[in-house]
Amino acid sequence: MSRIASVLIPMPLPEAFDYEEPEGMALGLGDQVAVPLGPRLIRGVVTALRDGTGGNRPLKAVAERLDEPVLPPGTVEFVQWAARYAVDVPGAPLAIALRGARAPRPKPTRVLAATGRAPARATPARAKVLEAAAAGPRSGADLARAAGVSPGVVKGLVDEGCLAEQLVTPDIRFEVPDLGRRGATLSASQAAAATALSEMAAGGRFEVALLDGVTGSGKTEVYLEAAAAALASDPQAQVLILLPEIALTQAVIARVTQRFGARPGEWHSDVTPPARRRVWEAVASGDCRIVVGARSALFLPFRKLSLIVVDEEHDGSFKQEDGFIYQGRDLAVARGKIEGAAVILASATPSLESLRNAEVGRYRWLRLSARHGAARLPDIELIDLRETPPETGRWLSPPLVAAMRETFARGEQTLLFLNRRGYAPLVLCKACGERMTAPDTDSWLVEHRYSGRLVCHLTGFSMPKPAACPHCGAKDSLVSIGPGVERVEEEARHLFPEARVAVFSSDTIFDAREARRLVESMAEGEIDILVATQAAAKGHNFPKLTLVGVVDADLGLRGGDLRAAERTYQLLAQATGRAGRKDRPGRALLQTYAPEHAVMQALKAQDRDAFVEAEMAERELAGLPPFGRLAAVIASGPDAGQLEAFMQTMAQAAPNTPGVEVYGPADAPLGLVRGRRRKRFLVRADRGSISQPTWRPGARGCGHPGRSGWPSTSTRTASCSA
DNA sequence: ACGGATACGAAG
DNA sequence: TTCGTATCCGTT
Repeated sequence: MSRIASVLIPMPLPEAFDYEEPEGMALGLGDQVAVPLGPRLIRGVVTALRDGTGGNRPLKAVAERLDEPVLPPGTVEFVQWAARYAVDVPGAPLAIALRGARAPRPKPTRVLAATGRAPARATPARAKVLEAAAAGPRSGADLARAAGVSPGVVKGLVDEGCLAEQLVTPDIRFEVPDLGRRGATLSASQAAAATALSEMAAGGRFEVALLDGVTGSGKTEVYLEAAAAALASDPQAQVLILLPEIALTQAVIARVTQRFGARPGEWHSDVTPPARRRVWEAVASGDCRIVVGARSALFLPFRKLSLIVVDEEHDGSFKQEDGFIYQGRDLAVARGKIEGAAVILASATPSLESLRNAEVGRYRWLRLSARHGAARLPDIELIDLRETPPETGRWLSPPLVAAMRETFARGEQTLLFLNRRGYAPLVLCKACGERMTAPDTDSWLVEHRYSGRLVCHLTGFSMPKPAACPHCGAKDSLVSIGPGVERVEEEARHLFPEARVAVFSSDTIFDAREARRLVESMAEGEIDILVATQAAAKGHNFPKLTLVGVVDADLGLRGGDLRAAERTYQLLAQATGRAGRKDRPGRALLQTYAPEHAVMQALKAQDRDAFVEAEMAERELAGLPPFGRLAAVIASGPDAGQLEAFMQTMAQAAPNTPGVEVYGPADAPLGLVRGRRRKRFLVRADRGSISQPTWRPGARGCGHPGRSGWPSTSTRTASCSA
């Protein structure tokens, strides 16, 4: 009896395609295969096997079973589950899961080794090279650098046969975690949490815990103990630690390396393709037992995943908003369930979703209240900008400047936090009032003084700052409105000419190495005043930092986003939490025009629970997440009229049942991007009132009929929440 | 009438 | 995703 193999292909196809299994190929589930699709051969994964033939419709045959790692059943199931969850084709998550499988393997490197032959003419430079080569083989450039000579000397020795080329395969094995090592010394509350989590992690079944501890309470040490317990429970067990941003992975990799004496696998978009291939294969074989990575690490082919840690679980960066859309934190829980693994969600300011799950007992709730060691939480004060405003054209108010002065005089550090890149968020013409915007886009151009350009942060468009207004032609009429980090830096330098001032933002820090250098020099006390966007507000430890000034605490509250207050609270609690670790008391000053706002009052009183309670009550009343569901549907198209008609039809297609409401359509927050109009509507639904939609073959996006006179409009769910 | 650009549907 | 085909558009 011949068999039919369902093969999932990493492409936007509606379902797995059926192929005939050739005689004797003996396929198994999860096998990687090459199959013919149209005129070419492509890679796919076997997701089902059944007896039978194509019958009336003859099937093409599987071309080859690839000599590649098999996708474990949990990974295949997860890919299929994720597609349903995201209302997308299964090929989309499969493409993510296979990203490491298709990368090139690490190439053997060419190195030079001494052959033992003496050079005909021995010169001091040659002697130095041979001496350096005696220490072991290395690349020619390396050898020249070590010996302090030009590459020509090395080449001469190769030509004479004193050095010979060898090919060395890089060591692809991962170091084995040393479970005999002792962890950090834990406080009583840390130890209690660590014990509970360790039991859970070693239990071999699905369970979720919320590790809820103030900044500086030592959550990392606690979850590393759980990781140790998971690894010890089974010699095959694997642990995944997820972080919201690449910048944070380095610190955690260092901690893991220290704790287990073995470098973990590293997974994020900046990892080079060969390194990716190495991690992917080692995760599949079980050789790599600890992975530290960004959200896409969830799609790795774990053999025996026992514990998933989602660190900073509240962080918005766990949401993937383009391509395959998903919330990494939610998928982590789903993967844990599929794998029978424990899941730890860790945060100082958990999302309301996770807090709700903890409240109702779906998640185990472990709280760490005290800061570790002698450190205490900073004093937080509000500066009412209506009473003590900065001078016109300045952004630092007199009380903040006074605090900076005291801090600087004591030889301690200040962090000025402003979540705004560049010099000024808006440039306008004082002659005609024209605001500089990107062509065909509704967003202001941000002035960057370092590069001397006006930049659209949305589309990437940039242009040199014009000398005259492009609208009315007036000369020298363009003025910079509002502050960005560069402008605050300028002000800080002006106020404290003798201080060492630095800026940390994605425009000044281009790669992980540079970020690390800046973080180190801050930690070493080589910087007095650091002006930073949120890139620096997360996760770092600066022992001499005792003052945090929030330049514009109200920034995130503007605009009517559901989570504006929650996000502002989280961000500012993180930022102010940077002040005063170790034994130095810290202070945080928040500049605000709305000191009476619930978020500001909660921050000042350091009363997260009161804030959460108030916010929860509001959400419950309105039936918003985590009590109800909310989805935004955004569509864009070149023609406003057609788009409006299309969105009306879409919005009316929502089920007309109690507990479901549609708001809109209306112009999306950015009504025009790259010449395309954007419209949006919101759907709110009570939990359980509608079931999860599924992707239907033949539909595009959210049920857009393929061909019935619709405009060429792209549709996609932009954001969804529980 | 023709070629190039572009949009769309099929792929098992 | 990639490919082949139909269609549109401006030029010859």
